[in-house]
Amino acid sequence: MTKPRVRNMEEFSSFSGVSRPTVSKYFNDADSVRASTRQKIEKALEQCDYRPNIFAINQNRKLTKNFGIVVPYLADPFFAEIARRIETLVIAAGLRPILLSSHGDPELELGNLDALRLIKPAGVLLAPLGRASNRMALEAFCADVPTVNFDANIEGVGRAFVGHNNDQATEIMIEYLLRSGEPPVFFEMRTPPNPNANKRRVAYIDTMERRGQNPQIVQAEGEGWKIEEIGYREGRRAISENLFSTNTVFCSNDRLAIGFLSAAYELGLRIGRGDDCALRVAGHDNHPFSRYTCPTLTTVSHDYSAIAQRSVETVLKLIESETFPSQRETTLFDGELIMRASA
Amino acid sequence: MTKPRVRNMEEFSSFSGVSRPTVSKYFNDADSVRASTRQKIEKALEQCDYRPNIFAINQNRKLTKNFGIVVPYLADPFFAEIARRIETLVIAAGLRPILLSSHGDPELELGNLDALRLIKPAGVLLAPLGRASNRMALEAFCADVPTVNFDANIEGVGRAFVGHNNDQATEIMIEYLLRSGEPPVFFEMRTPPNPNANKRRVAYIDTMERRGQNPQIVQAEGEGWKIEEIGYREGRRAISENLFSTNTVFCSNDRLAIGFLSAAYELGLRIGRGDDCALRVAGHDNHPFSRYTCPTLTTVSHDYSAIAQRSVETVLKLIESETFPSQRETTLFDGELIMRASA
DNA sequence: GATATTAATTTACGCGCGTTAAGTTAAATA
DNA sequence: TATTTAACTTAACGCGCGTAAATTAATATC
Repeated sequence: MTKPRVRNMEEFSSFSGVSRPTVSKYFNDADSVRASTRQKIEKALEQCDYRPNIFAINQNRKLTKNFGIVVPYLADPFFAEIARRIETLVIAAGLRPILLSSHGDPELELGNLDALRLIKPAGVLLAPLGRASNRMALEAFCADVPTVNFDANIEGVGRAFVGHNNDQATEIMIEYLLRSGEPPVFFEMRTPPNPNANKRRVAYIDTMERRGQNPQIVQAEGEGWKIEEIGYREGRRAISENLFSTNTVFCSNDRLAIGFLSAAYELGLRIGRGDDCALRVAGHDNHPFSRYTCPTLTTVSHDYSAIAQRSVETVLKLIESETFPSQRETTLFDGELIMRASA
Repeated sequence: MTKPRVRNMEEFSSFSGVSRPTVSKYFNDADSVRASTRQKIEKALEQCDYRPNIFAINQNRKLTKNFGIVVPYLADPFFAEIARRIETLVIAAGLRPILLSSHGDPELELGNLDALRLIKPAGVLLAPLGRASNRMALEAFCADVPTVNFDANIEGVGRAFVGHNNDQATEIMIEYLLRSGEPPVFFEMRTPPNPNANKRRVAYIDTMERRGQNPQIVQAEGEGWKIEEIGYREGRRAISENLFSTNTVFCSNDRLAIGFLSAAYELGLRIGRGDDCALRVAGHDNHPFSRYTCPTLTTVSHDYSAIAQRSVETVLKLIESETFPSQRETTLFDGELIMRASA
């Protein structure tokens, strides 16, 4: 009971008793053929497990079913998590996701886009590196391929942007911190790789001033994506040098906060809301690990699923319409305060 | 100064003044043509940025330059990290890595292999889910595609296995714990998704008995890949119910330990070597986050780079030789004790 | 049951490149 | 310079499928 070898659509055609063009039609859209012939094909399919050659298909279609997902750093669980959700949605839409990480390297980012260009993707979701990105090259790519920019907004890149509302998210955290204790000092990287950080700094300053507070910023030195390490090292330094003028630290992102918590622990500082605590620490992102820090990290969550969903929807619309949108639309999703033990 | 459009190799041939077969030869191996013609081609290449159609290439070559990397769960930084290293090596070898995550789902694992089959990869590096994997299907895949199994060893899957020496690694940790304090109790999942866990349990029992110690195991309930959560919930329960007969806990892996540390912290237990500490906790894997836990986690490291390197080397050899190796070779790399603050 | 629709078939070409065979030119060797 | 050898050119076929035009067969409508 060995299944017969069917090498190509020609052979499958004669095997199934359905002409090749009809078979081809079936594989492009199973509903485009009469129910009776569809049954014939599917019965034959069970008996010989033929599958069309994907290279031949892609060569002849103007549009492939490939779908590119580019993230700046996949070893960051934040991106791994959002990529996972996007992948699932893309598969559900009948497309083939190709997940690429730039590993923090702008050259690799361009290499990834180059590789994508070769496989003529129907669409691309691009979370750029940010500051380090070659903006011109990204724009050139987006002009050729229907691309939606997500996570890190680079003006002019992609035909739409979907991301996190840093302003609102920063504000709700500051409001919470203000009404529950001393005003927060902002802890961030001096040269953050990701543009969200800049938005957050501005939002911090704005919100504090609107509340009649004096914004205070402590900046960490260090480049690149080893953010926990920077948070640890520079957090340790900042604590030792007594740079925080209040007992409340609002970290620009959770990875920085994770490093900071580690430093504080090592220095014997108790973190949390209690009277016996030396510091309150808050983060931003609701990083997958933020619920397992010690203490658990109070933070602002991204609306992961909404961002993933809307990103995918937006590209899909773009693909269907085949038109270049007259203006680049920006969609931001509000963050949600995640109350835990650290602040 | 707009570059002329060159749509295919035919056009590039006449543009460059080199015949199409020679151009084809060049793109397969730039060194296979005479230096003078190579220069002619590369000069033309600078003036028109032509690139061969990858679909047409792959359709006609028996072997593509595609290279599959399948991991069980990419949102786990451990796999993200090792995948990152493998990707880099694969690119350096002139192949195109396709990174796929099974997201903990055995059906998706099969789907990934199915997708890989379609793109006729030159080779595949497969880290299977383990217990949940459809072993028969994996074996069938490996019979068709040169595959090397890594991380989680499934007998019969792949033509070689490259992984971590769980026996040795478990032993050095136990030795350290024995000579520095009370004997370790082993904390693990009752039904771990990954076969390494079983190896570690056996190694724990063996080593303890050889040392004249009484092995003691505390098992956590719970299924799947939300390992920190299981470590937290079940760790909390185990501590509350006083299940640990000594003050030393050896967790089966770092993710479990991360959850456990979080539970211990919440219960007010001080962790570490000091006299004022209630518990010592050790992990296994040197998870990227293990150096930022509170306290930092004493663990056993995988030799990430050696495993990545040898895995890639082994597949490449397999690809070159084109022969089915007579027997499945297993290569294990020793772990290294990473002394930190938790034990 | 005759007519109008709709779907399937036959035939044929094209996609862009791998590859081979025969003939030609250039470089290397003597 | 003649000869060998290596590299190139020309010509042509094949890969597996998309797709279009013309024809034929199967359903739907009245």
